[in-house]
Amino acid sequence: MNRTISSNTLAEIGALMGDGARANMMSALMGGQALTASELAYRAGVTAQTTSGHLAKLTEAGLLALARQGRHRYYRLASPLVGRMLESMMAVASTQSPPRYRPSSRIDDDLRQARTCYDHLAGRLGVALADALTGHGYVRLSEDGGTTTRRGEKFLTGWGIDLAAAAEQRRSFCRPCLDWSERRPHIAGSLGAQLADRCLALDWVQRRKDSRALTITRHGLRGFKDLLDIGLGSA
Amino acid sequence: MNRTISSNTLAEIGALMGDGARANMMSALMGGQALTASELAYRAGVTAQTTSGHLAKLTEAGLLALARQGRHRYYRLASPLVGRMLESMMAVASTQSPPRYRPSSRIDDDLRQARTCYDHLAGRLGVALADALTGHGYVRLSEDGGTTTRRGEKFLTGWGIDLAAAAEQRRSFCRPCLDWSERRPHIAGSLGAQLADRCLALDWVQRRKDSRALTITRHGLRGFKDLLDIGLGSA
DNA sequence: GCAATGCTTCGGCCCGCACCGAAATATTGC
DNA sequence: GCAATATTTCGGTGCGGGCCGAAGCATTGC
Repeated sequence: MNRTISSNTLAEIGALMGDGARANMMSALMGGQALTASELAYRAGVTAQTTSGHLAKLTEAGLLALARQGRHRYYRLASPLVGRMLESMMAVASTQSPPRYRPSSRIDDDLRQARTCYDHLAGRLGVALADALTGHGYVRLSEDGGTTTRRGEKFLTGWGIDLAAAAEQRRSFCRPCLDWSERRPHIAGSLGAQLADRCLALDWVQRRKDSRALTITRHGLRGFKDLLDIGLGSA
Repeated sequence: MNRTISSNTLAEIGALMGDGARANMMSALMGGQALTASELAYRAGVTAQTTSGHLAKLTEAGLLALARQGRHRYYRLASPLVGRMLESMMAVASTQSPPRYRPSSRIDDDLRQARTCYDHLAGRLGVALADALTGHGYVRLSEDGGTTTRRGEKFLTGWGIDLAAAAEQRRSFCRPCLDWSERRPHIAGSLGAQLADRCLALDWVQRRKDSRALTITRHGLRGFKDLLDIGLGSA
């Protein structure tokens, strides 16, 4: 078996993601922040020594990058490419075999409401934001890309988004990212990252300690409503 | 372990791709054609009964679609989303840990020269085509999207590409796809598919029986040279 | 220095699953 | 119907790898 080089390494990547503990770690790191080995151990629900082995494999394979800081070791996704791969795997995972049983939990509900996806907003909030921006004619999204309109540039700049900075990065400016929970696109790319940053800076959403889920503040509820007429009931 | 829903299924997808035989099958199906169970067994290098089990799992998970035809069962990727996932996994696989030993084989060389990637052209040919089209100012590629220029539309239409048909499909018109062998982008999306179709129709490239590799005809060598000044030495 | 914390290495257990041989079940062509 | 081809089901084997306990570094703070 293993007749071609390419599929060998494809299988290796698959095997790395194919373990529950490792998948949980990668998923946690899609929050965009660097996490320590102990935090990842807790998230994955395995002991520190097991985690150590997993992280060594993931780092060795080039999926994670390591930054030592004192007695802590901070792990993060090695590149946006890895984040993109995780996005696409989760997109496929969420569309597969709909008839199967899907228990939903509290933690899951919170993730569905609002969360970070690598470096941008996802969940109902992320999708609602994308819908509002396209609905108002500020942004146009196609299946694989997107642009801001003239009016959109004005609007976004007025809201404190630095479009020039976003545009000059080497990464994509604006692209859709399939939301695994909503099964509809939200906004990724440097514009997506800027939108998330702005919402965090305005304290409209807050990061949580142990999860990729985001808390939408009272402040934020009003802000999204006033600015873009986004209603985020309780849901 | 397995504390969140999302990573559970992420792990399931990973585990499916994490087996060498299954990865080889999926990789073979990235050629864009439907293949029978026996053909996939041969490609994966395992017996028919083992293959049967693998295909059942992949189909059950929604990664493959099945079409019965007489006593044959034709399998193909269930959706473009799956193809995109495979692309991104191979892109990550090809950029990981460069220092490691990479034996190169004949079959591998052929794949590197020219092959199909789901439904468009890849390998040195695919990248050279993308380079030529952008170099002549016919196409503009950003990191996550692309467009044709006015001059490009004229050129492509003149070459027999039906741009209107390509544009009206629901899928993306033009986007870069990271080539795992060249580590540089080639052209995907409906434009990419049309380019591949055109090259096949003109008999500039031919499909092979047992591989995703493509043969560039004598005819094609001249055509690529004359039309776009693409040199495809022996390499 | 010493204790505490963070992380890794070692050793051994054990489960899951990929694999194949053999046999059963389609489907086609004659 | 019969033989040939295509595919699946069943049963049993064997190995890879995930897991944890215990012990071993490394770093910080006192």
